[in-house]
Amino acid sequence: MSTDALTPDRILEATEEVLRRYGPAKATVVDVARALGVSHGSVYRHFRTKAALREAVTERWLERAVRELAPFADGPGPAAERLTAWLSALFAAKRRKAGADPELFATYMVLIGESSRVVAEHVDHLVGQLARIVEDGHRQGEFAAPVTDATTTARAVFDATDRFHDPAHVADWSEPDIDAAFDAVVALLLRGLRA
Amino acid sequence: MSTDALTPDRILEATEEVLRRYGPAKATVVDVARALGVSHGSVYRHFRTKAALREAVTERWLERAVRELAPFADGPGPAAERLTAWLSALFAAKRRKAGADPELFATYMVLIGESSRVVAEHVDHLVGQLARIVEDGHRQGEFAAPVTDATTTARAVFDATDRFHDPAHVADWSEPDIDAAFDAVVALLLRGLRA
DNA sequence: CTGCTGACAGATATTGAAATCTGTCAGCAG
DNA sequence: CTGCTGACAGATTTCAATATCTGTCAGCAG
Repeated sequence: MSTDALTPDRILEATEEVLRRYGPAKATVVDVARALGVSHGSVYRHFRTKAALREAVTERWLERAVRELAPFADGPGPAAERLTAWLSALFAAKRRKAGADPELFATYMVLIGESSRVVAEHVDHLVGQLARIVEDGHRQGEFAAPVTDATTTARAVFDATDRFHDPAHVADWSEPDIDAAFDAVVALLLRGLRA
Repeated sequence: MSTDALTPDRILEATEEVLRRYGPAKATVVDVARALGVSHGSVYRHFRTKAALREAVTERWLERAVRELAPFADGPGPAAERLTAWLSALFAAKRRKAGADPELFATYMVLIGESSRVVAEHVDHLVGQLARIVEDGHRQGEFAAPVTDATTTARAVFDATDRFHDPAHVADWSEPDIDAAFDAVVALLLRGLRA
């Protein structure tokens, strides 16, 4: 295994594994190097700081999440249905990840708190996907004439559903009424878009 | 000062002062007793545990916040304007408190995290105020015929504006675009209500 | 009798010395 | 020449001894 060249990708893989095993507080660069069978100096050859390494891991993770959602944004069908499906998929994915492995989810919550730049870009990507749906809705006459540009509207939809995708609200996602609350918010937003 | 009878109110006052001075991590029951010039055993005569004492402080603080908003819920005028005014007042009050004394705000964020029951009741009160506005809107024909009961709709409005009143998002409130984001969400919600 | 005190046991927090980690770099191996 | 190593300085974390706090209660003062 350690006969292969030491690439950024191999380091990121090892870093994810170390984070999964030890958590964000205990995971060290030395651990990552040990997992790869190299000295920690070699890791610093590919990532200037520990923060940069963790940021890269976060970026990869968020990119995967964005890719999972793309089909819902670009698929066929009426914009309202795609919007509902996209928001539901986002909510479901977050809940699934939080529920399946709470410790790993908590780990990524810590990483997310560390790299605001990467998170802001991630949010921009998601809002971009939403904006494509909103634009289609306008074009097909399904949504009322735009009162602002699609990105602003998309951002409003994203903000309004914050409670259902922001990891800060993870504790709320296991409450019994949460699905009803989600449906009520989405219904209200759709009425606003169609108005 | 210490010749007066030791009442729950005096203890709460002293506890707020101690919390303000030392913060939530360092404030002890012994500190509160010292501020009152009594032994800490006397404090336990009025509050069974330290948690109960802190919860009572939180409750008082949240009650004050609810009272500040009541005029906007019960005032005259069109429901849409009252709704906007109420939401703006809530957002403005939160931002003002967070900005004026970040440490005290952080203190109350910690307390809020400790007493979920009290917070749930607080949210119910706020949603109740919103529901009164929504009901008026329906009655006056300003809002479309109700699709669910007013409380559900009010809760959806509250949830959708979460980013602008939940202390978890305090860091966002100083971003330059936050007012535009708030206006966009409120506008979208109002269109949904009128639809 | 009523309300407060202060000592106490167990739980929690603080502290500072020792261990570990981060980030650098001179030098070695292939 | 290229990529890796391992020793190093300063920063951060750990750990266990020490101190403080929480919650109780027998007893005292008015």
